[in-house]
Amino acid sequence: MASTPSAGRRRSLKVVADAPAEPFDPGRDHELSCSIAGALEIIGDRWTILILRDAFRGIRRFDHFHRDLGVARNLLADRLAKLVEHGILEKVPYQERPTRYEYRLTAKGVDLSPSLVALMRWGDRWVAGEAGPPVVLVHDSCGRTLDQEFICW
Amino acid sequence: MASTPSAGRRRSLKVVADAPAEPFDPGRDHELSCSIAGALEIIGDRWTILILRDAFRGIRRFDHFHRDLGVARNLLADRLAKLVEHGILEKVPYQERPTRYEYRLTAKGVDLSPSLVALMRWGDRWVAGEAGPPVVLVHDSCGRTLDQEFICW
DNA sequence: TGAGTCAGTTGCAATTCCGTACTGAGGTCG
DNA sequence: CGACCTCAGTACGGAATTGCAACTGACTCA
Repeated sequence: MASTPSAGRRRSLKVVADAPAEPFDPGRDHELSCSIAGALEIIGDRWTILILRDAFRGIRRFDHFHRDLGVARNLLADRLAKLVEHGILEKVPYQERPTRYEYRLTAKGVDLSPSLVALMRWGDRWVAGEAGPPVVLVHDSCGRTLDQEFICW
Repeated sequence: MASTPSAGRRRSLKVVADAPAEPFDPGRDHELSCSIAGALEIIGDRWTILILRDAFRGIRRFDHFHRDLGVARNLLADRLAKLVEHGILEKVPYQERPTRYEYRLTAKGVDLSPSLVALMRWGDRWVAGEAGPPVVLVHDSCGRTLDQEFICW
């Protein structure tokens, strides 16, 4: 599986799935990765992650989400409300009469960026068409490309 | 949002959502993050990611997935078939008469680990109950805890 | 022979999703 | 003033997905 241990801190993560046999013990460590289940309970449906992707791209208004995603309006309203309820987005008024709100990422929402980026990078590597990755992360302060890795201090 | 720019290579990622105004131009860069949409098309349903989580935990057999997740058997069969079809899992015979197969992660599947880890870490930080993160990554070769960050070479 | 294991498949009810249409508050043009 | 437009949702019925329970089938073990 590749590895090519490039410079510095990069290391391969041992994957449990490569371990031998192992008898199944239901409930053994059922809690093991339940943070994943917890996260999926909030963002694990067909549209929510796409909505967040758009939020990271700077989209903030109901109609913009709607036009960009083509999602049904009732679903969009529902998903946005759930994201607000979970503190991932917040409603901020941007005009009066009629009061209109836009949806902005909170700290909790912004903190989802590594997940989105990881997903995007996987998509780039394995499902993207030709012509290379559609997006390259650029380091804000030095202009070079950013990478995402496991690191060991 | 915290940040505490700890040692070395860690940097904050500029989040587009903090940029000013920006008129909406539908289709502007509709391709922008479509690797995410592509990835979600494959793994973006309620069960698939949980199945993969279990796969990373070492689960390989149909009944083990079924018992651990409580997912309906028909859905499990369907999701496993789709994962095999997309080359994320592969069926490997582990006995003859009757020939039984187990589902193992391929390279493409293993490469999803950063996404799973990012999701788990977000869940740890924001939705985990008390008592801290249920899982800590440990570096296989040195025993210290692993981290996942954006790095700039 | 009879019970148990493992990997599914089938059928049906319940849930959720989606598209279209509608509401409602307020602007803008002539 | 009145017709039309924008924006942010609601309401509703049909379509797709899900969940549950039961069934098949190939084999093993006692």
